[in-house]
Amino acid sequence: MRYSTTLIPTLRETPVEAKVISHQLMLRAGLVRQLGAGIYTWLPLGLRVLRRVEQIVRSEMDRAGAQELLMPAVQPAELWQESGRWGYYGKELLRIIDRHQRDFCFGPTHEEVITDLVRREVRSWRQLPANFYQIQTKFRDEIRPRFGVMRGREFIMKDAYSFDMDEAGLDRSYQLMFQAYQRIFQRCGLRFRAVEADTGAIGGASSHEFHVLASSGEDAIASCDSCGYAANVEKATAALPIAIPHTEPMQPLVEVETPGQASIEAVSQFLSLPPQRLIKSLVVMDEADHCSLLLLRGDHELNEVKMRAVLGSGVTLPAAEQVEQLTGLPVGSLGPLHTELPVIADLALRGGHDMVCGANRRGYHLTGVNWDRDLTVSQFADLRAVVAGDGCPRCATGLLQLDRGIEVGHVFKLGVKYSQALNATVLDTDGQAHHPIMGCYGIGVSRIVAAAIEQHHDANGIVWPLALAPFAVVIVQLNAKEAEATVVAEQLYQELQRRSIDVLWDDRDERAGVKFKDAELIGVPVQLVVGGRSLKEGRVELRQRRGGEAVLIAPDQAVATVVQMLNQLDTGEP
RNA sequence: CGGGGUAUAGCUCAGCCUGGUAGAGCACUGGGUUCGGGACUCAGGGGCCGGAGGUUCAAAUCCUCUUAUCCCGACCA
Repeated sequence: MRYSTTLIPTLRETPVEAKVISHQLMLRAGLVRQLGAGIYTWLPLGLRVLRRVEQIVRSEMDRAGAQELLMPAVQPAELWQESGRWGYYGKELLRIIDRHQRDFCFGPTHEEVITDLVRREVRSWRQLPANFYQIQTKFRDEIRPRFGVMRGREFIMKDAYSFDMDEAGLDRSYQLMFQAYQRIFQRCGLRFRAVEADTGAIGGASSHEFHVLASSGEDAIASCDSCGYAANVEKATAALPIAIPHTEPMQPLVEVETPGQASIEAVSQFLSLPPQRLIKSLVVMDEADHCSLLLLRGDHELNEVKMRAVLGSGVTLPAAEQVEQLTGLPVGSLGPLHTELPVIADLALRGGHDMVCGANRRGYHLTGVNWDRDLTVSQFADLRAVVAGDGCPRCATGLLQLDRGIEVGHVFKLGVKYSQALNATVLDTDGQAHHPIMGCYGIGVSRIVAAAIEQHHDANGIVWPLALAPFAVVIVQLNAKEAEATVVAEQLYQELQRRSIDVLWDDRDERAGVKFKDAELIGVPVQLVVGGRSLKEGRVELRQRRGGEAVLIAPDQAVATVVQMLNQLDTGEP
């Protein structure tokens, strides 16, 4: 492709709205432009990258035996009413009304549509297992789109749905997808980790997320430094510390004055006690405004996903002022003694003794709080967020570390939720009707583009892995008006194209500096510099975007050397 | 949805407080010089200051409403 006839609107300056590096570079390199909040146009260069990701995904899905199809983006409300999600899904579902006043939605996901298809078309166990996938535009009306295409409202996703006769079949389908995903992210040149994930509102069976490791990631993931355990922090648990029996006699329960000391930190300093000795008391509330009191060790934070797993999905943390209205006490003075609220304590508190908590009296705390003698609770539960250094829940030796990740894939055992709701049945060998057991498997195709940039960039711009690069080679012709350079550049251009190598020929009438800067910005892995002093010596320059020395070679050797270099890049050899 | 910003040329922004009819840099067009790391110079084009209403002799500037967008938080099969 010739640069002069391609729209690659690179920007010298960084648009203010872009906060993360991938968003900045996608705008600067002319990959995308924003049309509205969370809605983007893919420009020629960006689209080429997107297509690369799609092709990798497609080839691995096909290899795993999945069948590609394409479902409608717009879906009738009836299907969603049938599954119960029309009411459940909330405002994230973009609803549309047609000219006949009929309700539709723009599909955020396609469980209903695929299940409807299967219920109509699949009759016999002989047709299973089956796995259908599509690569398609989705729309989720996110509360807050951000970070460019990383969290857009309209985005491109590969979604796949497997159907099996029994659990064992689902396990096989799930494993196949799990392996396909590993191959996909490897081929994309991404550093990633598969982690156990919260199953959310759907509940039940197992689920894994695939995260690209990046400091800007929106998710935190915990992993063991010793065994293979890795989980989203929403789900991650920690080993309980080994309880050290305390031999000293219990302190007496004393009410002490703590004027104006409202936070854990303040009370800890005021009483000269480590935060671990304090009990953090949190009021939570369900939809019916019923309150409970949650207890955590002072140095621990509440994991709201775990909280909802214990108390129900509608439970929230009211604001401090609201708590004060409800209880008549400032949040800093709440405590589990002499309260009428049900009290649930985090597991990590169980080993504590001589603890400190709010006295349920403004400006006072209780010290010397001990289990059984002073305090009983209705339930112990895992409520806290793990922190780096916690013991691994799986192995005896490992410690958990925390990393940031960008979720690019999710595999999920659905079970019969949708086949049951939509009454899809398949006959088994005995002629009995069964609801097929489903799995669903998503990959954020457009998000992968952003995630790849988060991992592969430097001060000068994007450094594409070859597998995702919009072009494998860019010919940087230094002077567009230099006849000899044009002849050589054109020969190289045609020869590379003949070998099916994607090449961008920068034939623009621009200064050398501009062309170098743009070549770096757009991140094409291999640069061929044609013109100037090296051409006078009968040479062209070959260099790699990721760094290293430029090599001077004769033009008639150049293509062969490029091919060699690309092969090395392909295998990841230095 | 709650809180906080922003909206002026294609982009990044100044001007607003203290009203007097719009600017810079980059980009764009033409000329000249330059030509291997985002050139220099001369001359130009381009904005009904997001929209509506109000105050005023006069509004980019003050007031009200509205729309869009960004950030923080809650949300996320």
